[in-house]
Amino acid sequence: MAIAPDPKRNELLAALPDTVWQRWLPLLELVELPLGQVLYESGARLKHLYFPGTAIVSLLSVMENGASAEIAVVGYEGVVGISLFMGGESTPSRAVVQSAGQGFLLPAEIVKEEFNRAGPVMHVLLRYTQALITQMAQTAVCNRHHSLDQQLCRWLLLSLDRLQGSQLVMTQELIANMLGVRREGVTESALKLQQAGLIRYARGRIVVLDRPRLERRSCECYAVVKREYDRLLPAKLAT
Amino acid sequence: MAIAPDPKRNELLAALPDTVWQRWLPLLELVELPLGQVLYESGARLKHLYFPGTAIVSLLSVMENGASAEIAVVGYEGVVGISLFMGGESTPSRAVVQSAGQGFLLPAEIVKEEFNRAGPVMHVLLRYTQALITQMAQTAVCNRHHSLDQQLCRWLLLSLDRLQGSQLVMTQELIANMLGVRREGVTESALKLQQAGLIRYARGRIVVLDRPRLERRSCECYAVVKREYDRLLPAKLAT
DNA sequence: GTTCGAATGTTCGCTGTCGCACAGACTGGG
DNA sequence: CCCAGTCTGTGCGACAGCGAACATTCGAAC
Repeated sequence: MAIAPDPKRNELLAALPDTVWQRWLPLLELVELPLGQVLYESGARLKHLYFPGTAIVSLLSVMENGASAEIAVVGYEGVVGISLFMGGESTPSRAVVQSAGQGFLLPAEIVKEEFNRAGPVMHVLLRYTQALITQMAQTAVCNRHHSLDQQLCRWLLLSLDRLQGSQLVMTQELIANMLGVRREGVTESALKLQQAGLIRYARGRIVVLDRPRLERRSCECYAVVKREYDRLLPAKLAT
Repeated sequence: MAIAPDPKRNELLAALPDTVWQRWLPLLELVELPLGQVLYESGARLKHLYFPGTAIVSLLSVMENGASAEIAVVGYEGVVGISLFMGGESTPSRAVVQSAGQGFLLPAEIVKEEFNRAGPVMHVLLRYTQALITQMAQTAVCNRHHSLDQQLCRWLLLSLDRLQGSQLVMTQELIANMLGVRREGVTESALKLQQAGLIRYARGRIVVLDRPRLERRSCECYAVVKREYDRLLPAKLAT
């Protein structure tokens, strides 16, 4: 690993005003987030905010019978644990590491304290939350109206955007879990994509070969969400 | 109409601290919200916050081909237009009056001004937003995993909670629109419910006869959302 | 009271996904 | 180098929801 684990890798952290940055830097704890790690369980009281760096985290809604579905995905552009500053302290969903990597941890009290100053930090967190809401809303429609083929494309694109390269480490079984569908269904859809030359995969490694065509095969949901993220989350804080 | 249109009918307004209440009362504008009225369009800049009184509002995600799906429903317990204080000013969804009634309108600037004081008003609005997020997340899983039969029950219960009586004025066509399914599908499911004696309906009027059994037929999604609303939105502000 | 439109009921073939069962194929560890 | 376990591919029957076409019923307006 030649890459130093830099908190600035997370865009929200990178957008902090200098004064806050100075205050937070010594409090940020670098953590390795292995695949499958649960950051929080449904209903659990949150103790930290997680700022993903290279890692990707999935927010899942889990049902009584164990079935689940991804409601949103969070990477370096965002933060995990919004219920902390939204006031609920917990939320009926689960956060799982979907792609291993680093992340940064910030204690709950620090976050709340800064948030309640109602300054730029609050505003950027709320704007991010709104973007997240858009993603969740779009997931809902997507689950209703789009085919698995389309959804797989959307999912690959969302993940790709949050990674450095064009390779993701992820078995079809896990993708099925995220999307809330059968593994066989993912196999079938992935096969089509591979045969069309859009991706190549083997035993838990997927390489995207032709992103533009992947975007064309995806439903509009990807684009809608992307546009809203771009609109709401300018790289630099305007303040 | 013997019932006076009282702003306190809206629970968020009712929970306002006295000082804010005094300030806001003269600024609140009572509006009649007829069935089908669009409160805001996808991407439109919001000029007001809407506090439903007797009305019910649906938030819909609309796709390019015109198909849509409800992502959340808002009644007297909440407020329409959260993107206003979340900072985005607009959102890629549509708000439509699902059940006619009254509502109260508050100008955007007033809301933002009060919100930025970071006092109890901000906290209650954020807690409500988190509840709304839960509803949206649950809608996403529900769309993925549950049958139309179950979803119809969930939908009826959500609507019922936001009405006074046990009757709702709503054609099957409209319900289908909200749920993002075919009208025929709703007809079939509604028929089952009627034959089981849970509801009675005719030409756009639905009367719920046996709510407990409706709850038992519904998927867990209804209960999950209800529980979270109850947890996050105490009738009175603790501050 | 008749008429017209809105609301609801019914049918049929089709497609996508499910649930299950099982068959390769590849890989890392012994 | 072989074995075990993981990952991927395939082939069923079942079924929910779709799309389209059409029948029926009710109610309000003229």
